[in-house]
Amino acid sequence: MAKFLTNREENYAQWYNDLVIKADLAENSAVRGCMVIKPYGYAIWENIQAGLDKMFKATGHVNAYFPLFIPKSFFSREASHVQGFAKECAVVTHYRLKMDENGKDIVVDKDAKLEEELIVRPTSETIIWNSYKNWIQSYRDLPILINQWANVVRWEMRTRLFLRTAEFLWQEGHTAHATREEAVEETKRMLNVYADFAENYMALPVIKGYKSENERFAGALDTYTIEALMQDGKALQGGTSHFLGQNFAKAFDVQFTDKTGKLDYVWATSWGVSTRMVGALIMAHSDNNGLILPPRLAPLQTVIVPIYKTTDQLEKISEKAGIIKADLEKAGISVKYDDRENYKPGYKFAEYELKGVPVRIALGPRDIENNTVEIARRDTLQKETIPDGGLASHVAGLLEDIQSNMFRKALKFRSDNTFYLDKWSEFLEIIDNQGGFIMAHWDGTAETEEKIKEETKATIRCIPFDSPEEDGKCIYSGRPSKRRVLFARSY
RNA sequence: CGGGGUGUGGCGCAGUUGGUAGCGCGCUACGUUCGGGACGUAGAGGCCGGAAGUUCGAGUCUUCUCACCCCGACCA
Repeated sequence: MAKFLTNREENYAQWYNDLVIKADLAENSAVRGCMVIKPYGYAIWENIQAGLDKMFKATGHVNAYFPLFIPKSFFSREASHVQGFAKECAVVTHYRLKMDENGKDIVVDKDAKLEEELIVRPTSETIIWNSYKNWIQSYRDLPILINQWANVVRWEMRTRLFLRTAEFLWQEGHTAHATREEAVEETKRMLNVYADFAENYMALPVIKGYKSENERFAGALDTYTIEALMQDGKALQGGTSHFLGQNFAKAFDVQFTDKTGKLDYVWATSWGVSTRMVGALIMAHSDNNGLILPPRLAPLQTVIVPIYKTTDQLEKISEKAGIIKADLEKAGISVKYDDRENYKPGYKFAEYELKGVPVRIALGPRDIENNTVEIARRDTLQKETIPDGGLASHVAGLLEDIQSNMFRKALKFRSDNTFYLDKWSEFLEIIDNQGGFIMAHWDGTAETEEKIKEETKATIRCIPFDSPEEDGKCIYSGRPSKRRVLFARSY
């Protein structure tokens, strides 16, 4: 089985790379650090988009689109923001090409230098707040609740398909509010949306919390995050929501008149998730046979594979498969009948396992005779032969069961790999030998955080919202601490 | 940007002391197969990453160059 995949236990990173390529999700492109998202991978992203978009709309947001290019001067308005992104910005300096003197090569036309360089957006706060300035005069113009689906560019040194690429797709919400409280509430609301989405669609349990100052978004007063645990014991940040205070309003001079006639700066939030979610989905659930996709995000939920010797048999099977397909589709389940003649059933079984299709139905002469089907679930690889009556509701139930089973399994993995530690020696031992989440006391200082990072490569993933107050001593410095924070090595 | 590695049919690789390229998979056609990655037969497909050099002769040796991958520093 799975002779085409690197074994997950032997080389997790290679297993991941193999899986992305072999399952036909994406590939590296001719442009360094940029990936081609192939149709099957893109279909997963489209499902992520559809699910999130619905949730954004349900919480009062609307979509809009802002430019890819940002004038350099905009970018530099907010000091900490520039600092955070300066090292990874692509810059457009010219707007024309020409033939060189030999007439052989295309070269940049030096005469076509831009007056002001344009930054390819690594995120859009600045260009958006420059627009908001013109949209907001009164408290009656607030709140503004806008989301945009876009690509952004961050010039990364080292890239990995979906997890870190120079260009990636994401959504970024940018909201403007009259009060601090309202903006904070929005920041939390959207983090909760992300957490709901991760748990209910991706079957991925997440820890919600605050980022430490070191890990905070450049320009934010507070960053909230959802953190998930991957099967190799490393953490992955699934989505972030930022309370931006009045930083961008001040940088772009966005003031409004409140109910009492007083001028004040607008309060802001921003929040985003990216195609990195696809990477999380893969790493959280899949196995040595290939992808395991949660039914709610799987591009294809069910596949029917015919098994036959004669064309006579095939005819009967196809007829029945057609009926089953129609039934399932009526129940809102996506189905493909794979009647390709050039592949044997065994090949198809392996292929759909590699691609993570949640449910497989096999239909052979025996089934026709007995009015049964063989039904197999991807998450547990269990097979059973059942009567073909009421198949649609059976499959619907099975898909739901797979969805919740995947979540339960991921949750169990996380609790099995979450450690409440109080001794530094144990911290070192766990982080080096098995990874996972470590809940430990921290003295709250950036110095200690930095030291721990240097010595272990583990960082504070977040200060969980729900971690209870308890008196303790910092696991590194021994100084007093009021609550545990979440440490892990991360992607 | 440091350290390591790899560039040879679509993919994965082999290629000896230099003698003019081969294997597996895939692909095409036909036939037999079909309840866990089938088999046979016959085909198609490569100026060996690029440039310069050494040589009668370079996939192989020398120099330069480009690209990609892996490991580090930076990041979602």
